[in-house]
Amino acid sequence: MSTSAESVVTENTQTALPDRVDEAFIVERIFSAVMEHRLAPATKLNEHKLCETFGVGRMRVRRALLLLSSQGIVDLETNRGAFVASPGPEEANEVFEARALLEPAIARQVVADIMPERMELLRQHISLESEARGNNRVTDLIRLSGEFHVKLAQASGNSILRRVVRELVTRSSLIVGLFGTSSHTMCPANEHSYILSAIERGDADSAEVQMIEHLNRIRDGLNFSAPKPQEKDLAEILGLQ
Amino acid sequence: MSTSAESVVTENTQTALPDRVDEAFIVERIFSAVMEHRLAPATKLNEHKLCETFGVGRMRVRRALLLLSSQGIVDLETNRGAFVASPGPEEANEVFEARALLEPAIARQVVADIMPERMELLRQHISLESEARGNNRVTDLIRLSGEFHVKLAQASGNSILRRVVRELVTRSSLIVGLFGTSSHTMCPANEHSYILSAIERGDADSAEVQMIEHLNRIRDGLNFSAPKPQEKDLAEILGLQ
DNA sequence: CGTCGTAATATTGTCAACAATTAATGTTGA
DNA sequence: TCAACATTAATTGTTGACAATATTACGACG
Repeated sequence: MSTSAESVVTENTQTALPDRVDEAFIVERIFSAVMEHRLAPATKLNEHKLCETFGVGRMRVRRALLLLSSQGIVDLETNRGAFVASPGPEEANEVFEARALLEPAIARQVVADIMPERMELLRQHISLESEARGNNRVTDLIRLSGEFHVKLAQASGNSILRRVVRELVTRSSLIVGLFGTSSHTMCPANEHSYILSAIERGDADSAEVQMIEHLNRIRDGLNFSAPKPQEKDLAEILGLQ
Repeated sequence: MSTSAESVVTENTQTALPDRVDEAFIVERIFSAVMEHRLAPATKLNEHKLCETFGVGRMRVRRALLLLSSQGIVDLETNRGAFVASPGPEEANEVFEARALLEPAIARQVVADIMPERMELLRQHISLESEARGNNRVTDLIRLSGEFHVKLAQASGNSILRRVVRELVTRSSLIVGLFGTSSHTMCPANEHSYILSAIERGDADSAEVQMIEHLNRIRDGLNFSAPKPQEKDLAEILGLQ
């Protein structure tokens, strides 16, 4: 995991910065960097560096950090700066409980209001996951893994639910980065497909159960007594890989 | 409905401003004012007035408005200022759909993990509602009516869920203020009590059904083709009551 | 009287400068 | 060598000033 604030953009921008970099753009980029494990828990997000990286003034950066803080992705510490959130076991439990309540209900809702073009999008998404898995593109797989859940929430047609799930999934990404055992960095293979299959055949009960089990499986892969040493990962990044 | 930014504090502060007014305090006050219908949809929230009202600088006010905007309570319009959100029918539908998905599931969750002291708090809350209803204290009743839902989410023991419900309930308050027919300004009498009774006797199915029906009843009382004329309510507040 | 154009005023957006706080580095004595 | 303290540097918090934009007021004209 990279600890560099520049990695927020430099690795993600194969495209140039837009003409107008507003808070939403910055928030989006940091969200993605967290989701993809390019920004590790507890990473210092230095204002000056972010200003340089995004080519904006402090005001914009500070507003973006405030928004990220309200979404649980960043911790703002008075007079000390902003850090990528580093959830403890308690918060991790809350996130997964909230997901366990919400996502099965969403799956059921998607069945109740099924739309073929949304199913098609989800199917394509699962193909992308398989491809990334087959090619061992780990960063892509991590991102796609989380995105499936966001896209499923999107398939409910409710932007509020999508937003909540997005936030929860991103925070889960942090949690998994901290507490995940090595074989549980992303969602297990095939499980998204089982969930989607249940939805496609209109089986709300099964969709719900599959989702619950899926989320439980992720949660079971967490080990709260042994947070991953983030420094070790840094050594890997710095050249021993 | 008052359109004065001062009403945010002057009517709500029987207590003095705290020594330190941070963004959270300002957000909280505006949240409450919206919830209690003291701030009407589309009310202009003038920065200068808010600075005077809260005794803080622009930075603080602007940060608070940004947070409120991200929560759907305030609309920020570039170069024109901040306004209390004025949801349209589409957004109203999203809010109620999200609530219909979330709150029954929460009720079921509260049954599964029941705690007597939480039930007691909810019972007391319902007593407060009855009292306010009996004394025709409308503003109190509006607030308490919404708060029941927030407290039920709180009884789930999950702060994330509580936060989401708080936001949805507050936005519902705006929606009801805009589209509610005159007899549907707050939750119908007794329905909270039925929900709680179901929870107390451990009947998750009934709790869920009662909550669904309750939310549907609120929703059915909305008339999207005839938004309330806010000026009429303002005239009432400004002296004709 | 209503409409239009212009000027004045109000308000929001932004930034540089400075204050305040924290972190990093250097020095000294045991 | 290490701990304690002093000094310097870095960083965040805040504000007033100014620019930019929108709104309001006012006068002229048909």
